[in-house]
Amino acid sequence: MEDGPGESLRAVRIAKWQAWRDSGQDPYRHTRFERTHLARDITSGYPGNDGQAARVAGRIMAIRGHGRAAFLDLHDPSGRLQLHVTAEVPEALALLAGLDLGDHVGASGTVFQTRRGEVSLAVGQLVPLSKNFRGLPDKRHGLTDPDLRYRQRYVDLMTNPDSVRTFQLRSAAVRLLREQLDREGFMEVETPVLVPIAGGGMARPFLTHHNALHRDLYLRIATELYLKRLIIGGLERVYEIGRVFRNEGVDANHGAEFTMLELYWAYVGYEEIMSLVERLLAHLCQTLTGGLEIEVDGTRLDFTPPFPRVDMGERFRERTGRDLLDLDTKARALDTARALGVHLDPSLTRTQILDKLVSAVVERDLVQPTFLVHHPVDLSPLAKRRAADPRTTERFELFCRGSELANAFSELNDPFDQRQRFMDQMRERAEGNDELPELDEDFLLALEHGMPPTGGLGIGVDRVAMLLAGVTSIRDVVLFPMLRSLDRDGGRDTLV
RNA sequence: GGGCCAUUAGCUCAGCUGGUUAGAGCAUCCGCCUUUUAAGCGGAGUGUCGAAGGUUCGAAUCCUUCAUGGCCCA
Repeated sequence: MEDGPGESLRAVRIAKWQAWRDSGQDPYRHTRFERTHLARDITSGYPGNDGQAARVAGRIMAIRGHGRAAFLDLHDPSGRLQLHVTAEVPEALALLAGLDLGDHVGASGTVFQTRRGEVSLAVGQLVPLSKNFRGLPDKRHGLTDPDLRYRQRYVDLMTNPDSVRTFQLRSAAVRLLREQLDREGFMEVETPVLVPIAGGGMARPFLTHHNALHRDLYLRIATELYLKRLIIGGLERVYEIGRVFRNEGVDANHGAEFTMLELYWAYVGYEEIMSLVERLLAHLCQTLTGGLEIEVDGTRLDFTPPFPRVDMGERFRERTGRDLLDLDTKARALDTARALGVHLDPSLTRTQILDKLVSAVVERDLVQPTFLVHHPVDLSPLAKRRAADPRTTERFELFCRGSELANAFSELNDPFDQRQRFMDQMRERAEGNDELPELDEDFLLALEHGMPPTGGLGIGVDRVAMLLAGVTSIRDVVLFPMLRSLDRDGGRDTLV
């Protein structure tokens, strides 16, 4: 370790550690500490447990010295417990000299209440279990610098209870999703992360290489095409909660890797999937926040089913006076973009332009949870056409705060139509849309074995967690978000 | 990709239109204190003012470039 700011604190604490070791109290020799109570057990058990023995363990977060005695705040996952060390236990008092904020200790003693009424533990034995050589951030403000919170998430977690709560909430949300899907008869599966073709969505993939097989592989951008193969195989209700990877820019709503729930359900269409989405989100919301309304950044969001439905074509016409389905050439699409004042790169393909138009004109204004339905077939290469208008699809996306939460459709199961759609994509790929996958012949082979009518769904788990936690950056619901390197010659995007 | 803002002690932050030796609280160190709890009392400032250039008699402060982060736009 080079010299630098903080080195003196570190040196002092190393010396204290050395002193402990010299007196036979090396914290690192312990392999276990038997804990009989969590902090909350003791405080909530009072006065019934007055005078009883207890063993607790945790991190020291405050020390209030009183000459030949001291009060310590010990934090464990349940909360805070005050320890009282006095001269009546000289061994414990002696250890105090080397004790610093952030150290782990185990303590045994008896429960009592102080004059000021705080339920505490009168320490009979104090056992150092680890040393913090780096200190803690400000005890009142914690760590607030976003960069530091992400780079040193462990410090954020040990000092900011809100941060812990957010990640507990995320964990609970994922657990509830699993429980509910299991109840509804779904089977959880795992499909490949390393894939020869990154299909099932529109995104540039990450490329990697398999040395033994001498071939390049992609990281998946979606689980869709593998899950449909399982439907074909007869697993009629499957889902996967897994990480997908998209090689594009990162901002408050996008990470390079994110968690997606995808599910496929044989013999139902997008209407049933829509009500499933309503059930799932309402259940999460009710269970985790105690109601169906969430406040995010000053806006009240109402998750009471049914969510409103907005027809994409109709809304586009209302907003622009033009028919989305008439934009059947790139020239017309560009012309419309110009007329609406939407700035975009003229080298984009027609469907990319349509996508940007819809995003700017329709999606951005959907604040309350809203189903946007009936996307053009050109934007939905894996969705089934509507009988009423074959240029549109049985598809919906759920939007909230202008951001996509879910995407679902009646899955295209006609292998010949699917082949045609893939061929159209190949043509567009040749025109420069590098977000489109190669033609997936292996998937078409599977489809030709027969896929029943099926409803499919993808939900962005990170974004759901953001809403439930009431935060506005995806980095606040990802434990270790990707950051730029701090290297001096920086600018390279690397993991820290 | 464009715009705006931020970066000062381990943490949270002040530091005015350039002017002596850069400050506060917490943390840290030394001394005192046996029921405190933002414990208290007395003492100590621990710093490459994000980095590199530039302007100036003089730069944390002004200019340029870069880095990292945040917000907005694309």
